[in-house]
Amino acid sequence: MELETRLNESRPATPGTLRPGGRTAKVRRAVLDATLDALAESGFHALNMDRIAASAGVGKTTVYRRWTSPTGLVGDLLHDMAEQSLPAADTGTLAGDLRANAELVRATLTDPRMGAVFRAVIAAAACDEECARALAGFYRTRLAEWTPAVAKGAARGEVPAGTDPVELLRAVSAPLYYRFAVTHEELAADVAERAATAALAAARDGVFVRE
Amino acid sequence: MELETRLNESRPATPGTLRPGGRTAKVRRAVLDATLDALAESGFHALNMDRIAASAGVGKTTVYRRWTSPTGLVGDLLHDMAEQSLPAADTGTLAGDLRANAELVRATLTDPRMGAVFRAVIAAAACDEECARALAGFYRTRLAEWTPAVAKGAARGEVPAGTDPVELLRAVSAPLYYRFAVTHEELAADVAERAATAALAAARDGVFVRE
DNA sequence: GCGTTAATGGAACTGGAGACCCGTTTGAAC
DNA sequence: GTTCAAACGGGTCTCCAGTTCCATTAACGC
Repeated sequence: MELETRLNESRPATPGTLRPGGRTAKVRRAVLDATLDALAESGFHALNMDRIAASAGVGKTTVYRRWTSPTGLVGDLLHDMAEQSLPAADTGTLAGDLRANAELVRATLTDPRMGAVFRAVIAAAACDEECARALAGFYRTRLAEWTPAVAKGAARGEVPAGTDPVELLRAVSAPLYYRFAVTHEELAADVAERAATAALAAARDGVFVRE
Repeated sequence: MELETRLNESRPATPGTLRPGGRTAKVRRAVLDATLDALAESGFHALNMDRIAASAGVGKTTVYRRWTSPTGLVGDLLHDMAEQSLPAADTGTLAGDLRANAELVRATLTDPRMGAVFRAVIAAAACDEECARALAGFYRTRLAEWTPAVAKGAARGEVPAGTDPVELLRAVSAPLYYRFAVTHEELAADVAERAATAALAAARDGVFVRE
């Protein structure tokens, strides 16, 4: 849905945009599912258009026509993933919410299947500009779901008024993603714990207050 | 040097290990330089063994034989980069040193050439295990150069005794790399500033004290 | 210097990724 | 339910990444 409008804007006649009914939608679903499976199993470098077409039960011509490249597939997958939002926690305290957020991120990246997908997606984003934009969009929507928690915490006086919610949430995620994508370290539970605590400590000091 | 020993351990007769004199070394230098150029110009996904061989003025058979794959090239490049260490700053205060460190990271990632290389390297590490290990090793040596700054700061009482230096340094780098690799945001100077300040605030609170 | 052989490099071969053509299916409008 | 074009899909072709083979070059030990 989101994708169709977006593509309509850029190119007048991209396949899959004018007749999104029945078959076309089913094809997209099958292809994106197959892409997710392939990424989870063997990573981005092994992503192969022919194999995707085969395992999705779709003609390979169709895959090439609608997605052109592996990064195109990943980009569309990200648009799809951004639509399926999961709600933020509400533990009553900002400290608790941030800990829940950090633990959610950790659980996602630690999960064998999801971890592989995110690794692949990060690789794809590093290779392709369009893909990078899609990934950025994905995180924008994800973080947006958690901003109310910070706002409530600020209202309760747990962090200074004027604290930038997104900045604080980024500070929570950053250490986890840094280890995951850059240094490839183990993500133990205490890492998430510390990420949340450190971010909150900095926030209390007013580091994330918008000037 | 480091590489030769490493390879000698695993395989008894890997090309380039038994006669590392003159030509072999020159070939490696030329190939790694060409790889760096290629990554800076067009990124990891466009890394092409044939083109590397051509622009290095080396037979493509040699490149395939000694490095096998694009990730092999990047892996060796990382070993090479880890050897060229640059010394840490010493501003007199931990706050100053951390700010210098954050700014150094920011400058590196922002530089058009180096930024592209790091992006490529992160992508390669996400695709290949051996490459990931090489990247982890690179950062281990880099962070090790800055640990004395933290130790000195702790001795001066700027952070609690027992503060884990590496943990603190990771906290400084994390927000920068997170934006760089995951959300692909602009890295303005104030981001580095805030990364250093936030990490120090958390450290002062004792978040990074080893239990 | 001289011989040995590790390492390089040119050339020819192969397989599979990706492009193209064109007939078939099917969603949308009436 | 009929029509029309959008989207799909099978088959084929092309090109290039990656391999193999063998001749040539030049390190290393004497």
